Amino acid sequence: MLTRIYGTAWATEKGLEQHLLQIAEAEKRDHRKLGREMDLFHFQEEAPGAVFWHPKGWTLFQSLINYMRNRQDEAGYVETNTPDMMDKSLWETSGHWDKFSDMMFRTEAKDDKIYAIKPMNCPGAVEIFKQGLKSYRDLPFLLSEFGKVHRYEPSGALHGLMRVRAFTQDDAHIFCTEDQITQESKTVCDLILSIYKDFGFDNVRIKFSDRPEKRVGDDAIWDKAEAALMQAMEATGLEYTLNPGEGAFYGPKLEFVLRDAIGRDWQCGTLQVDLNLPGRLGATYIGEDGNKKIPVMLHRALFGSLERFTGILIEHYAGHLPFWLSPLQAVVATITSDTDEYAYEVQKALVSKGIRAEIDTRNEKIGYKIREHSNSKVPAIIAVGKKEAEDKTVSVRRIGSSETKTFKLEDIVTSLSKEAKSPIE
RNA sequence: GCCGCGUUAGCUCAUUUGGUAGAGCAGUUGAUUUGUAAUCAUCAGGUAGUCAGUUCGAUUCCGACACGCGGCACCA
Repeated sequence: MLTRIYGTAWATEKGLEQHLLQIAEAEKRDHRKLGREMDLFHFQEEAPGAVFWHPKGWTLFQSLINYMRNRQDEAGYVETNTPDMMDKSLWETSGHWDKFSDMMFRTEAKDDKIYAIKPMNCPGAVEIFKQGLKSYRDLPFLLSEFGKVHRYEPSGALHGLMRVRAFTQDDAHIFCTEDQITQESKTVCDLILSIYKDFGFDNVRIKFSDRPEKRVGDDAIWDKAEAALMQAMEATGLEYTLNPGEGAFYGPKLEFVLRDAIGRDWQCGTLQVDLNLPGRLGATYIGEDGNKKIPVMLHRALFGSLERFTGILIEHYAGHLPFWLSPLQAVVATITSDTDEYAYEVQKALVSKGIRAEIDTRNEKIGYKIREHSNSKVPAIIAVGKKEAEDKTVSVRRIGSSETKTFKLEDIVTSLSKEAKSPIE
């Protein structure tokens, strides 16, 4: 009988200790554990790889979407929404069916058609572009969509929020001319990095992936697409690594990679240059010379998968989300029931300024409440007792600190509502 | 999907060779009105993932399946 034994070896006892400590630290940051503890989401057997978002998790998710929507508005995108199911024939035309049909969910209705549940948003975007006659003056044409896509990922690949079968992309498709590829790509790179900075990610790895073995389009088109993307990459002056043969089947791509708590890398943002699908799906515009031309399509996602980005964020902050992202920003905790009335007044004042605040008037000691709300990662615990009620003040304890500071009620409302704004407001 | 491992209360875990399960926390109820990380007591909580097999008897042994964990492969 053959027996396999696994193990790790360390040069010193200290090295081993450090390793074990690191594992323990990573476990504390694990988004699957924190997701349960913070009551953000759950999974269950009936829907493997699909998220049940709880109220607090969905609040966080929506904060991310709102932020992204603002950034995209600012950058000139117009938002769209396309059907979740479309006839199989569309996916055959796009080439997805040929390469990914066994990883696509499909369904049927009473008619004889087979509908595919979308694994990507791009064909839908092309169909919107195709409506009405487009001129070169309309380019670049920036269509965004928060699209929920489904992919039958291999069972062994599923991993918490990081790898799921149903996820939401902050997707967009930029229709442009070949001459515009470099500028548009550079703009996207700058946008991604600026956004990541707002979430505390300063070290983003970028990978350049070129033509894979299984692909559509002839080599001349690939030469052109790769050269254009490479040129854009050079124009940004950013560092990147080559990832040969790892591009999409329709074009080369950039991957913006973030690292989780235990050092695993995950592709988040992406930018893909596509000289194939617009032609296959029949998109055209009228050029300066009055002739029909086929536009270039840049696929891009900034967070990538909202689910994955949320998972990375939770691990990055070890659950201590920045105030503006916290689903529950403040809890007003009473010391005795004598001050319940004032506590409600405090909570009301906070909520009226858009702060997500709850109240805890339970018959428990203040130490108990502090412990509980600290464990659930509430960024601001606001204690009110007799003293505070008399002076119209509050005693605030911030997460990660054991210090208590006293503020006038109106001052804390002002400063917290300032803190509650997203970085671009 | 592949290799290995796992699945016992809401959560974290215990149940020495097969004799149908126990704790802490959470929850209930009651008392306590409390000043910054756990007040005390009380009660309740389970077809041991599912199905099948061996056995007088299965949480325990065998098998299949589901889901999960670690890695691989995959990742539009």
